[in-house]
Amino acid sequence: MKFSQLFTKTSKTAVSDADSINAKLLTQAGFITKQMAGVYVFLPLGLRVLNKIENTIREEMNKIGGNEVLMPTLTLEENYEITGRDKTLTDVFYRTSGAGESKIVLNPTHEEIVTPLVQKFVFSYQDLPKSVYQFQTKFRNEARAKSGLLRGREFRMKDMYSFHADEKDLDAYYEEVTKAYFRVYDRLGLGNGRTILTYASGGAFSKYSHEYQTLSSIGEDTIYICEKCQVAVNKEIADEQNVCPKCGNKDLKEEKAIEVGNIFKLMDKFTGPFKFLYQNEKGEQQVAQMGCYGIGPSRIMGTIVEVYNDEKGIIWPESVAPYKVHLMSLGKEEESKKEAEKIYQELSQKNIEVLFDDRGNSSAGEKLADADLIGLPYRVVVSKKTMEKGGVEVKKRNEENVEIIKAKDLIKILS
RNA sequence: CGGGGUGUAGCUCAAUUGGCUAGAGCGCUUGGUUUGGGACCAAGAGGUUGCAGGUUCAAGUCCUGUCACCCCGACCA
Repeated sequence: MKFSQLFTKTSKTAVSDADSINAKLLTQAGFITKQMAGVYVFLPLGLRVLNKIENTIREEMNKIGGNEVLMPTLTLEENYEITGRDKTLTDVFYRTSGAGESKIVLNPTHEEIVTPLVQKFVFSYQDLPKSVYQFQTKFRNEARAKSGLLRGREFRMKDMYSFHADEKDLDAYYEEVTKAYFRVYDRLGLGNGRTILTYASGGAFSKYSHEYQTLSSIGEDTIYICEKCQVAVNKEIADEQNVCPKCGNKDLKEEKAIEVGNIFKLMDKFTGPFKFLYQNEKGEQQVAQMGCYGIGPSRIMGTIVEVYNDEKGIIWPESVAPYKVHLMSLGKEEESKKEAEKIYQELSQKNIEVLFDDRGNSSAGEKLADADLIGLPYRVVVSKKTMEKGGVEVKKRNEENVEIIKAKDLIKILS
């Protein structure tokens, strides 16, 4: 991608209503722009990041047998009357209406849609287990949207739902998902102890649910970490005597964290009301058991920026960076411009993702500052200076040192 | 949803006790000079001061209402 083709711009000043590092930097660098409180446009750079996050999650869900679907945004409120959640979710609903008297809601979650959906195809124990997921835009009328992408009113969510013959089978799959989620966070740069499996409220049907909490001072949640087990307990369920649910350790460390995932054993909470029955080996009707597993890709994007930034801008992990390489030429010399253009063509042909700052009228300082702000993993500079030294300059965004290498060795280094 | 704060150019902000044609920086346009850390000179374009009503000779400034945004709290399936 050439910089000159991007319709967005970076900004020297941050917008005044940015309330967090992620809102400030993502807006200033041209990844997102706010449309209203808690509602953002994903601009070209931001959409690439979001897509990379979603594709990473998609790959891991597919590995554990997930069926990807796309459920609707609009649903008749009567679906929620079946489970009684038309009452409990009433504050978060955005309501609208269709032709005639129909009452329609924009789905804040999809248990009431996926349960009757899977029920249409599953009749026997031989059809179980099954796992279904989607990426969807969720709508929740939050009383107070805040912290940029961390708490929006319209946001992206991967929600997966699994259906099982019995609790034992659900437990086994739940374990598999637990591991898959850790693989997701590792790949997105939120692993290595940055994200902690946290015991949280399980509702009426199981003792605990599990949250994935990424340590960050901006986080809304308070968790108590057992450093021996590398698990935590959420303050919302911790009594005065915080103990590790795994080993009984009472010496727990208090931290703030962002909830980046939540998995639940729902048991028959939804399959019951929808009468999702299957026939077992003996020909008896049984209620299917259900689990649900959520990750918010847009919130993850905000979280990554909260974790990876410095005073100059964002520092994207390679796996989610919109492009791998930020290429530019400095100075007015035609040779460096031509060389940069040539490198751009070569890298593009090798499918190395490169953002080429080809702006002719921008100063060196402006280009370098923009590269730091946007935060791609590699910066490649071509100038008279580098060409005299026989090559191009390569610098990693997360390192200070620069090195001059021969242009022909670039592909090797960047592949 | 309760309490508080703020709305002035695309962005960041000025504008004395109400007083003249609402200004500056950034960005944008044109011309020229520049080019390794957000260059410089010159000339320009850009405003229903959130919106509606009121007080006044006179309102960006005061009053009422309303909308939006931000903060604290509550809420967070």
